[in-house]
Amino acid sequence: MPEGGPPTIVSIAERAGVSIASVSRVLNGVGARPETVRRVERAAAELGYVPNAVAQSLKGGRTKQLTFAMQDIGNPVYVAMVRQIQAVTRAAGYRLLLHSTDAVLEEELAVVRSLGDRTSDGLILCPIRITPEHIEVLKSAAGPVVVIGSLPGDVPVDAVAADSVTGARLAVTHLAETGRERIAFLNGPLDTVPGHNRRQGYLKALADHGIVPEPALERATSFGLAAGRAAMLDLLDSGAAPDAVFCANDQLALGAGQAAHERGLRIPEDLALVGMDDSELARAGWPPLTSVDLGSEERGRTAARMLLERLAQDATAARRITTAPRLVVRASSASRRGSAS
Amino acid sequence: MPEGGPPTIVSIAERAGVSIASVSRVLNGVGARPETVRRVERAAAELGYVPNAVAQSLKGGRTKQLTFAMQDIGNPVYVAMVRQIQAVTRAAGYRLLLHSTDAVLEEELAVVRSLGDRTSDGLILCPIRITPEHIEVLKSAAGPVVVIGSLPGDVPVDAVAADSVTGARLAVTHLAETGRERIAFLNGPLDTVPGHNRRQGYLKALADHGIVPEPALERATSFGLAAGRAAMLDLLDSGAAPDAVFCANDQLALGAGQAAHERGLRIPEDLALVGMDDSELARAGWPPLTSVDLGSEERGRTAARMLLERLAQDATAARRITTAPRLVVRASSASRRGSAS
DNA sequence: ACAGCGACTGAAAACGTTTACAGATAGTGG
DNA sequence: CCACTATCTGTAAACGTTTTCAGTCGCTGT
Repeated sequence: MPEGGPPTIVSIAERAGVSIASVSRVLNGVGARPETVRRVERAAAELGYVPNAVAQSLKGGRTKQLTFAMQDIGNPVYVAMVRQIQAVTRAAGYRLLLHSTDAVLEEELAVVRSLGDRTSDGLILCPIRITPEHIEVLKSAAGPVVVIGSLPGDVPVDAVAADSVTGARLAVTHLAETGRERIAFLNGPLDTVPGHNRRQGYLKALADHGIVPEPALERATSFGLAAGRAAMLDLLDSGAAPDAVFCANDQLALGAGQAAHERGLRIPEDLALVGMDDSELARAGWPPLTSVDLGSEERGRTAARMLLERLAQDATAARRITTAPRLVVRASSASRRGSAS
Repeated sequence: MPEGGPPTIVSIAERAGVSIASVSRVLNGVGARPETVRRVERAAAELGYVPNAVAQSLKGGRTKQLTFAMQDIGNPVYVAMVRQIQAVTRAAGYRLLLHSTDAVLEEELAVVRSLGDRTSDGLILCPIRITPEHIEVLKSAAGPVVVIGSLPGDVPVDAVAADSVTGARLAVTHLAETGRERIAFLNGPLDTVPGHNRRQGYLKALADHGIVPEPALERATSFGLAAGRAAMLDLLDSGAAPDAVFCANDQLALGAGQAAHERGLRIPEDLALVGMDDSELARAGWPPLTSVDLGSEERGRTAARMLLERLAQDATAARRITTAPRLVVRASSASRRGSAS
């Protein structure tokens, strides 16, 4: 038994009767005499050698690891992104490190700073708010970062954003044009970027169609199923009598749908329901949920590609990419005509 | 500008006028003269020093990273597990590496073998099938592994399994006892461990209630929403006329629910629907889905804890833990009495 | 004043690789 | 048979830490 820890390049060298340099060369496919190659390969196989990636990282200055940080993997949007990112980075030989920040500011900053410990070669960050501290820390990041979200133009960091203003506008326009007149809006926190932008889109679409916004038809809560249900029950019981609800994400929409059902409303006959993100949840329930695809998958894929490009050559200026939203109409917002009384 | 790469312990030593050994000691809180401490800390702060984790890993022989490998993060069950694992491992100071295997055998084996490259200190593996190769490679794993799933008793590896036989039995018993007589079964692939076990539970429960299994009421397809919908449409159109469907996971159940709606069946009046896993999907739709909680979260948490214990002290024998299933009754399987004609 | 002691410090080795450099070997042409 | 070259090989340094070991220093007690 050749004990004393796992086999290293040294064990192989001894067994094959060559120097460690030759072992390394053979293992990396650099020129060597056929006889040497044979001996080294034989010894490596016999010992079950696996190169120590940590030592390689230290020598090479790159870990072949990337980090993806988002607030909570429980959100289907992030799941969609992870899948795409994983697919792209894996194909390029990178491992993926996952980091949930729970939307805690300090955690997000810590993730960026932790690039300094050289644990990963680059970072994809999904901040939900952008504070001056974020910008500060992003400017002095120790490695390449791609932000999924909106970033001021002067921050020298790549970013790929969704156009949720337009997305929200598409959704509300769709409702207005299919005859809905009292369009409620269930939103997430107003001080988040998505919360703010989606509201802008909602208001713009109302204005486009000459509808006067009614504060009683708006609710801002947190992004989640239970929150959606609670807010919707509150809305319905307040007597605001909406004939449609636009929700700032699919989870809110499903919660709202439950509330509507609990109050005996039919979807879409009595109430049209539209969500946002077009996550798998939209396709999972009944009736299937009309939703706005903000391109989560595409953003994930693009962010991963941009990061890989940065790693390949650092020279270029910061890039800004925006993905176009797309309305996906399903049964939950079908027109009333023909089925309502 | 002190260029030449990021600051290291050497830069600090130079600037502080001490040896690198002293720098290391101060940074790790080992005894030093107050004056030395002051100088070193000052220099470190001025240079914005961050310790190189790769070098620390090489020296220390541990990376403070763990790997979680499952087939596809798109499945809510794995999302639930990741969340728990992440929470536990993070608290212990470990980073989490995510690896999707796409249920490819060779990928799963490669993940176990890759423990040899010392990239992570341990592995949590969710295999969907257990082949002799799996056992082979697990026996000679280069580091601690915890398997989420069922493992033969003689494999010296910790495992935490769900009791899906009992789980399925609970579900079908519930249907039988609420007056359903023609209970269909939508299953995943029969050659997977879950697929096999859930069917055993289904058959047992039928036997318990003196119901003769009818092949026409069973469908084996893949674990997914679209597959569930297709199989259910097929089942309904075949004239098998079930009054209940038990599905081997929630995604299949939601797909089945869509098919039922498309054929004009009411849930639960005309058709009771029960899923499995009690993922967030079960709570998301309408009517909310009765499901069997197989303890995904608990298994994730437990697996993570077991792995950490292994890392702390390697001595103990392989442990086997099984989590108890729990039936969560919701509206999709409400008794017909009082609502059916 | 000196042995003894404790607290602190620095030189150097180690972790497992890759790689620059120089030395060795074999092969070629004259 | 020798000079030259091309190919291969081994030594040693480097990556950035931690840690052992042997000092060095100043202090205490006698």
